[in-house]
Amino acid sequence: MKKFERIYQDLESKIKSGVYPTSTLLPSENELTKIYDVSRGTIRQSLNMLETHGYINKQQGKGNIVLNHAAYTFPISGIKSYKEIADEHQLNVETKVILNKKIKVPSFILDVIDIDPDEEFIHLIRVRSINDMTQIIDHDLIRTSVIPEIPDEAAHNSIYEYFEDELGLSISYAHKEFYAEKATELDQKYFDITPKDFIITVNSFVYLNDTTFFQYTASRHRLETFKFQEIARR
Amino acid sequence: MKKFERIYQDLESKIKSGVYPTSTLLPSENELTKIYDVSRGTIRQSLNMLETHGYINKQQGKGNIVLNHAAYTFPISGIKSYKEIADEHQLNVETKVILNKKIKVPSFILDVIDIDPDEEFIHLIRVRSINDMTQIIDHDLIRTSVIPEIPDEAAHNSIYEYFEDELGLSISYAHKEFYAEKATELDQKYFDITPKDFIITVNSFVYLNDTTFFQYTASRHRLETFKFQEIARR
DNA sequence: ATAGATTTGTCCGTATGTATG
DNA sequence: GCATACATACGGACAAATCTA
Repeated sequence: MKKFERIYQDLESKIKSGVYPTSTLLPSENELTKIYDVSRGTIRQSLNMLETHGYINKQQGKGNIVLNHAAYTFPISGIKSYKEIADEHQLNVETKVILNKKIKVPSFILDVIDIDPDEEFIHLIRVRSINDMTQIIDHDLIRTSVIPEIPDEAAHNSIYEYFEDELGLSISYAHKEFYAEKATELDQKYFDITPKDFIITVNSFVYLNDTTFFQYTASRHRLETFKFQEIARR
Repeated sequence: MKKFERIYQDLESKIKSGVYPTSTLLPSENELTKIYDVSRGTIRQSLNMLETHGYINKQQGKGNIVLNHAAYTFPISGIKSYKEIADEHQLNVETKVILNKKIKVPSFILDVIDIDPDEEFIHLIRVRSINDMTQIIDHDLIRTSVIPEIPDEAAHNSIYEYFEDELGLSISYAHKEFYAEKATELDQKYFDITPKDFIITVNSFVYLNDTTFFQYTASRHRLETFKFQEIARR
């Protein structure tokens, strides 16, 4: 592992465990270079990571103040799969695969992405529930030229694990948007709501490291349980 | 202005104007050091900014690929005021101040932030509309120990401009969350909706540079027009 | 398949600028 | 005014990934 990553993790664990308590200053960058025996640039790289993850606030001339926000946040921001989030929070979740078949490219994807209009996609629909209550309906549209097939087992667990560990793909970034929308028939059926009700849909275009588009996801959430948190910087 | 900021802006404008077209590579870091006559570290700082703003994708061994996503995004992410966003998109908006008075600290703030329970807050309610249709109802709760008063004129324009330009405060970060919620009577009145309808509320705890909490904001949006976009990285 | 060139990533050391107390 | 702390910038070295001949 890289030095700045090791130092980041060490500082993170020390903040979490209270070695560096909230609203106190971290040791100065100069002191940290001595503690970890690295250059100041490396320390600063670790500190920048701590800042973007919401652990500290940097102030020129003063120091790096430990914040307590990171503990509270439930990071849906960034690309994380449902399974990763569920694992982190030890939720007991169930996934039911209700569709896994090949289709033509939907036109709304052709509008945005420049690909062969005859290319096939996999359409995957999965229903996620906690304590027998449906919380999320995931629609995935996946390029067969990148991922030829989704084994049922992978669909039941994590397709990201399948992409990354089995196929060796490296996911880079996603263009994500979300908004409220009227419930479709499928929403009504699984969320047990009426056609007049709304749901929140989180739609992502997901790209690989080499910038090839390979997946579109629409995660449909009940209004009552949807929540998004982040730390915004000016 | 700092060198890396100038270079960032120059590269940004060249990407936007098509000098560096989408899906081509930027000049290598080495070439850029010659073009701008700065060190490689400075160039890399500019490139990192371009990446976080979604203009490029970096790939070790290959180069920096120009993306076309940044053009589309409507960045509500980050701390931006309604007026800043409206100005950027040249929307014709109206703001009506319907409340501006002092109150005791609401208990839900005391639950989260450690402040004097007798401190007064300013409660500001503003209704934002576009083409005579109410789009947002903003509730602001502001610490009087930091900001003693909000002049009506500032409330009509931008309170952030007032904070930063008039009072010289520097806003640093916000802890933000949003979710759907049943409409209150005020929502019903201004959005012209029923008690059974939902709205989306974006709630922020906003902090100054020195980490003092100074403002809580709840922005209530119509379901139909709310939208949030971001670029997420793995 | 391999070697070499190119490009980005990491790390070091140093110097100077700027904000804070 | 002075010491301290973070911010910016420079230049150099080597590692890791990518591409090409």
